[in-house]
Amino acid sequence: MHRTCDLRYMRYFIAVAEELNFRRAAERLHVAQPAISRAIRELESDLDTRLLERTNRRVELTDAGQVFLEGCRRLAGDIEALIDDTVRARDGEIGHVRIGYTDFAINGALPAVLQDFRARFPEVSVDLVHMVTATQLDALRRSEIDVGFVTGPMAEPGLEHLVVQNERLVVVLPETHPLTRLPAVPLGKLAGEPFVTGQAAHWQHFLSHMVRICHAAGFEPRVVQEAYNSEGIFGLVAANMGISLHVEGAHNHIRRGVAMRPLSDCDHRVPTEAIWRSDKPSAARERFIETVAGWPAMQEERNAHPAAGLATPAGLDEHGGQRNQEADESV
Amino acid sequence: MHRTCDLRYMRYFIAVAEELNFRRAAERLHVAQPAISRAIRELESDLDTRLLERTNRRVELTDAGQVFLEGCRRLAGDIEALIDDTVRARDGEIGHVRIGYTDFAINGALPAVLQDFRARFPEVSVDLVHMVTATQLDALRRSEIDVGFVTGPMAEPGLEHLVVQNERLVVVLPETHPLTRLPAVPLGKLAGEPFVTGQAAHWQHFLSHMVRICHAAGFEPRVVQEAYNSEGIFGLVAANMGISLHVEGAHNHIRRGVAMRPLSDCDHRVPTEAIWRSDKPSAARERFIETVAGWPAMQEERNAHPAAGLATPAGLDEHGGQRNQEADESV
DNA sequence: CATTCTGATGCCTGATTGTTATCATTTGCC
DNA sequence: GGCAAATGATAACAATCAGGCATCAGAATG
Repeated sequence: MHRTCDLRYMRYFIAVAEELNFRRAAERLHVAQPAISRAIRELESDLDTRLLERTNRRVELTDAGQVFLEGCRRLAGDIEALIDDTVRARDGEIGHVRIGYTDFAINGALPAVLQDFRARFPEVSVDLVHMVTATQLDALRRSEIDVGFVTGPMAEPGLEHLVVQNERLVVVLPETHPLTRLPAVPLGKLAGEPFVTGQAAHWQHFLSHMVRICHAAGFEPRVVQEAYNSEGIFGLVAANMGISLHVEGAHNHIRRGVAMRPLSDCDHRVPTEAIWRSDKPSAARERFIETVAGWPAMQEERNAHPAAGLATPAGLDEHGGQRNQEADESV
Repeated sequence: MHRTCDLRYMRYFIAVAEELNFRRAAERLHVAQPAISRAIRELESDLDTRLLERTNRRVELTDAGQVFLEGCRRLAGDIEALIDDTVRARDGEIGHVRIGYTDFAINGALPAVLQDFRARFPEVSVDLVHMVTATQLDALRRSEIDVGFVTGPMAEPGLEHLVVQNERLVVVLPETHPLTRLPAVPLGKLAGEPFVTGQAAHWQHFLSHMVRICHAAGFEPRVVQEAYNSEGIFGLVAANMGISLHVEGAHNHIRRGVAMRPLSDCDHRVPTEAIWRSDKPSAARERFIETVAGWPAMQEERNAHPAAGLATPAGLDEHGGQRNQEADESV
C-alpha cells in the first residue's frame, strides 16, 4: 500500500506486459509464476488501478496499463542511464575541473595538456581562469579551483604539486639595443641597465627568481617600470623603456621591436608546477592530474631538444594563447 | 547486490544528500538512523561507487553522488508524474477515442458533443473517421473504432447504443419545383416523382426508412439516380435530376438551387445513435459516452423547439462540418 | 578531559518476497 | 461430450530483507 511503486515490480510488469502471459514472464524473470501474480496484484492495489485485463485465457493491457508500461520502460532506461552516468562520474569521465593558470603556463605546456585532456575526457568540462600564482594558492585553499598552474618552486603544506615545465631565462631587449649583437648575453652585462618587470605585488614568485640570479651575478636590478602582464612588459621594452628577463616560453610570443637572447652564463631554471589540494579528491581532477603527469616523457624530450620542446605541438585549436611558431635559432 | 537501485533507497539518498546529515534525514523519513546508514551503504555497494564522503563530523557529496542525486530527483519526479498519468488514464482523463460518424451525425448533434467532450477532457485525443453505418458496425466489431454514430434503429447483439438525435424527414426539391409553393408537403404528392438517393449499397439504413414511409403512403419510390453522399444528392437535386428525402439536419446545409419542405402528414423519425461494444471497456470511451449521454436534456429541448434544437450551438470551432445557421422558418 | 554530537555496527523482529502445491476455468482435441 | 493441457489465482511455508534498539568509535567543543 505504501510502497509507491517498487522498481522490481515495474520490471515484472514490463515483462508481463510484453509477454502478455504470466508464466512466460515468470520464466523470463527466473521466478515462479505466483510471484508475478502477486506483484501485479500489489502494483494494481498500490496504484488503485487495473493495469491488466485478464481472463483465464488471455491477458490484455488496459489503457492505464499501456500508459504505465510506457512510463515504466522509460524509467527503466533512465535508471540504466543514471547508473551509467554515476559510474562514469566516479571514474572521472563525467565531471568538471576548474583550472587556474599563469602567463608562463599558457605560453608553455598547458595548451597541449588541455588538448590531450579534452581528447581523452570529452565529457569533463574545463573552466580556465587566469590568475597569478599567489591568487591561485588562495583559490585552491578556498576550493575555487581544482588545479593551479603556478610559478614554483612550491612547498605548501596541504598541497601536492608536479613540475610541468622548467625553463631557462632569456633577456628581453629592444631590437636596437647593442647587446642584441651577441648571440648569448652574460648576466653581468645587465648590471646598470634599466629593468622593466611585472608588478611587484603580483609577480612576486617570478621576481624572486630574477632578483636571486642578479644578486648571484653581483648587482641589484634597477627597476624603472612595472607592467601589468607579459604583454605589457614586451610593449614597454619595444618602447625602449628598458630591458627585461623572462622565461624562454616567451619565444612563443612574436613582438615586433623586441629581441630575445639566452643567458650565456646562467643555468638557473624557473619551474611551472601543477598544484592541487591533497584532500578533497575529485575523480575528474585525478584524471586531469594523470594527464598532466603523463607529460614528463615530453619534458625529458624537451630537455634533450630545448628549442623544439617548448613550442606547443601542432594542431591546437582552442582555449586561447596557443601559438604555433617554432622557437627560432637564436635560443 | 542485485537490487539495481531500489527506489526507496533513492528517496533515502535524496534526503541524506539534502540534509547532509544522517540523523536529520532519518527523522525526516520517519525511520531510525541506522536504517539510513545501511541504505546508503547498500546503494554504494550496488553502484560500486562512493556517493557521500563522510567523516564522523561532516557529510559531503562526491562528484558521483552529485550526479546520482540529480538523477534521483529527476526519477522521483518522473515516477510521481507516471503515477499521476496512470491514474488519470484509469479515469479516462488521458487517452484516445476513435469515433465513426455519418453525414447525419456530423450535421446534427455530433459537433456540439465533440466540443463539449474536448472542453472537458482536453487530454483525450479524438480520431474522427467518416463511415457509413454498415462500415461502422464492422469497424466496431474489429475494434477499429470505439464509438460509432450511426443511423438507427440499432439492435445489434454485443453492442450498446444511445439515441443521440431523432429527426423528422424533409423533402428536398429543386428551387423551381411546383411543390415549393406549399409550406409543407404531403407525402402522397411525391408518388411518381423521380427520386435521387444515396447509393443503395451504402445508404441501406436510411433507404429502409425512406422506402417504408413511401410504402405507408401507398407508392414505391422511383429512384432515377444514386449519389455518393449528401452533397451529391443536393447537387443532383439542384440540377433538377429529381427530388429527395433527407433528415431535417440537412437544414444546416445551404445549397443554392435547392429548397426543403417538411412533410405535412408524416411523423416518422430517423434516429441517429451512438453505439459501442459492451465488452472491451475503455475509460476514455466511458467518459465520451457519458458526455453523449449528457445530451438528452438538449434532446428534450429539441423536441420542444424542433427548429432551434437541431442547429448546432454557437461557438463551434473545430472538426469539420459544423454550420452555424439556424434552421429557417419553413420547418 | 569530559561531554556531545556524529555515523557505524550487531542483533533481533517483523515485513516482504519467493517457492511449492494446488485449484478453478478455459481451450482444444478426439 | 469428455479429457488433457494451459492459464492465472490462492494458500501455506521458507528465505531474505529492512527497520528498530542498543551500543560503539571518532571528532568537535568547552
